[in-house]
Amino acid sequence: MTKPTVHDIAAHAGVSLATVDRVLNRRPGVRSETRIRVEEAIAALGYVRDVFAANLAKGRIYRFVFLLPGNDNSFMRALRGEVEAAALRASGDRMRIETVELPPFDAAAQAVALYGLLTEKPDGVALVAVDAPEVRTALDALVEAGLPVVTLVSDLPGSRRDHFAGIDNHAAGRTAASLLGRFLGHTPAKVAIMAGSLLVRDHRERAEGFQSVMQTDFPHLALLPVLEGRDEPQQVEALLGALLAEHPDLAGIYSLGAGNRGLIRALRAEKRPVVIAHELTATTRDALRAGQIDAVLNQDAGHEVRSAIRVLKALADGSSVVDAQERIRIDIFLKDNLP
Amino acid sequence: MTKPTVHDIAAHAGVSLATVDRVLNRRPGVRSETRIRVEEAIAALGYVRDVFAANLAKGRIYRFVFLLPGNDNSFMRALRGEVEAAALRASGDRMRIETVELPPFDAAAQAVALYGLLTEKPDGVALVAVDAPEVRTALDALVEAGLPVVTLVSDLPGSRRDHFAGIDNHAAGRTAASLLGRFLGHTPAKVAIMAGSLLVRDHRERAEGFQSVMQTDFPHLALLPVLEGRDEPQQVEALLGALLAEHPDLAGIYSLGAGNRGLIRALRAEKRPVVIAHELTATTRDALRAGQIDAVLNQDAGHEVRSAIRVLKALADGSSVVDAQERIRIDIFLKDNLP
DNA sequence: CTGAAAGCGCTTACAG
DNA sequence: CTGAAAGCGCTTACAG
Repeated sequence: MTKPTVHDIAAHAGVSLATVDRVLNRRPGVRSETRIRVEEAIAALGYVRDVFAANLAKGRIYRFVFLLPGNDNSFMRALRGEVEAAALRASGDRMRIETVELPPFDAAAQAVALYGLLTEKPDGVALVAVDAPEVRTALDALVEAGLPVVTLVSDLPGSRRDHFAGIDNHAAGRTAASLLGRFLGHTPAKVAIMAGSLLVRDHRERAEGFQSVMQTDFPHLALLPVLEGRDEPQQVEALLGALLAEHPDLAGIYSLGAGNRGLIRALRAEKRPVVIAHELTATTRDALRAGQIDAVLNQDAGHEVRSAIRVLKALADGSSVVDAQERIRIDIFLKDNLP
Repeated sequence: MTKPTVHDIAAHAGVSLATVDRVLNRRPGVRSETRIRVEEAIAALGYVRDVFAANLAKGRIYRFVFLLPGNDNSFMRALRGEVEAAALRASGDRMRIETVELPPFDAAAQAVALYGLLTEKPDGVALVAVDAPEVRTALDALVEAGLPVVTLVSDLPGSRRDHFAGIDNHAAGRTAASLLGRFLGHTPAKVAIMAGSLLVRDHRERAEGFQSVMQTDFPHLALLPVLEGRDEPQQVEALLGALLAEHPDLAGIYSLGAGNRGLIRALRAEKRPVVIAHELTATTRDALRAGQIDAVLNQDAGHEVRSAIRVLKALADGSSVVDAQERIRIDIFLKDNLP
């Protein structure tokens, strides 16, 4: 009735604790006959090991490394803050979490950092992946070496990473299109897309998702060419200012990157277009309240970080995860459901 | 550099482990002089106790009881399923989770069950609260006796429960109004509200939130009197059928309770009103895909259950929770971001 | 009021 | 190839 322990298995199989342990941990040096006897006992008693007690005995402390870009925008700052906060809590759970800050969008730097971890051998690695072949190669080398690797926020499809902790950016773009289309109604009108850079995978995916739903569901809305504001408020403001001068009748804007401070500044009070933006920051939150932005799609940095850690831990000690718990949602915020 | 343990404290304070333990656990029988010496050592070394090692030594198994209504609708079935699933995983974390199924909407039965727990003394209780004075009194008696109590899905304001694991239903109603108002545009039109029962707190709050935003933001939309379908498909279908016969020009429906199968049946293909419903079930998901429902507001039963358990555990061993992690979001699903 | 010793479930040298 | 003993960080009788 009470949970069986290693002692029960040892007794049942007629061996010592050490032998049970060897079988449990698939270590060599056990006659196959003995091994089988122990395995039968494990099965017969329905033994399931107490991972924590094991870690306590091992004196094991999980060491996880987060490779984070040093971008100076609200979202990345928040992400780094969440990793920081998790690191503080982590010590209680026998985990040590280290952060390495890398120059943003720098594939070479990220690849070098990954290769460095190959010798450092932490218990797991999380990274905001830069979408480049050398990163893919370096990442695969880590996985090959048996290191658990999780991509965070930005995925690296085609690589062998174990898990992606982030949102489905195609779905985000489609959702933005659906909302914008519904908000705009049936009159023909013009819609603009402001991206950070289409060289970045998540931005590209959002744009694609948005365009595909616009074409199929809202053919009466005309899409202007995608603008790239580099996630910089200044550039966003300049580009949008020019666009509004050219198309004073612009009816909708999908801002799928950062730099929304510039967007707000470019909008004039009269004849405001419907705006859908990404990431709940101080700027977008205020704009939502003030009615300058109509909806914000958000990924919760805290969820993403905690999920990445849970998954790394599970990978490190071979336990399983609750899939539903690790699915990162696209939050939709209107002024009415702000947290 | 390494984390200090009880041994370090004992050495630093010049006492035995037993004494350190007594101070750590605020047990009596320590001279105040000694106690102070130990406390100083704890502070000086920055000791923080390893909760798991402590539980291992204590042989402690947390016992949590979930009081759940036996309602036969998709959401409550899913909720019970999630508790079940969590119970299976729980044994690995030294927790035992028991479920007690109660007749739905039965305040007396719930109060009796709560008083029963007063003598059973589990380590924590979670309940889908029935909004009635006798439940409040019983719940407060448990809290008074030192039992951690968490309300789940349906809160009991004015009670002394430690935590509520559920969504803000006012905000949900406001959000529904905002979406529906935006989807309907500027032409004057009629809108209906279908509730389960206004005697249930969450339904009442959703209706209130919806009405308030409708009045202030969309005065051109006329609200018809609230219908109460008792969360029964049959009743919902009948009521809605009659309503549509009377108001063939009905433009929008906010279905804030259950029984949406009936709603789908009542809708005719031609001249479909815009519909916003609650809870992502097989029915609402299909209807969303088919374009019969335009948006679904959802509370994630899995999140709610896992959150309730985390909070109960934290309350039971006096540790702290990550507030942001325990805030239950209102998910908004369009056909484009279905999980 | 205080401490020495055994034990929770597991692992790890070390001997044999 | 196998086992006895000590130990991870904490708690709990039991003695004194």
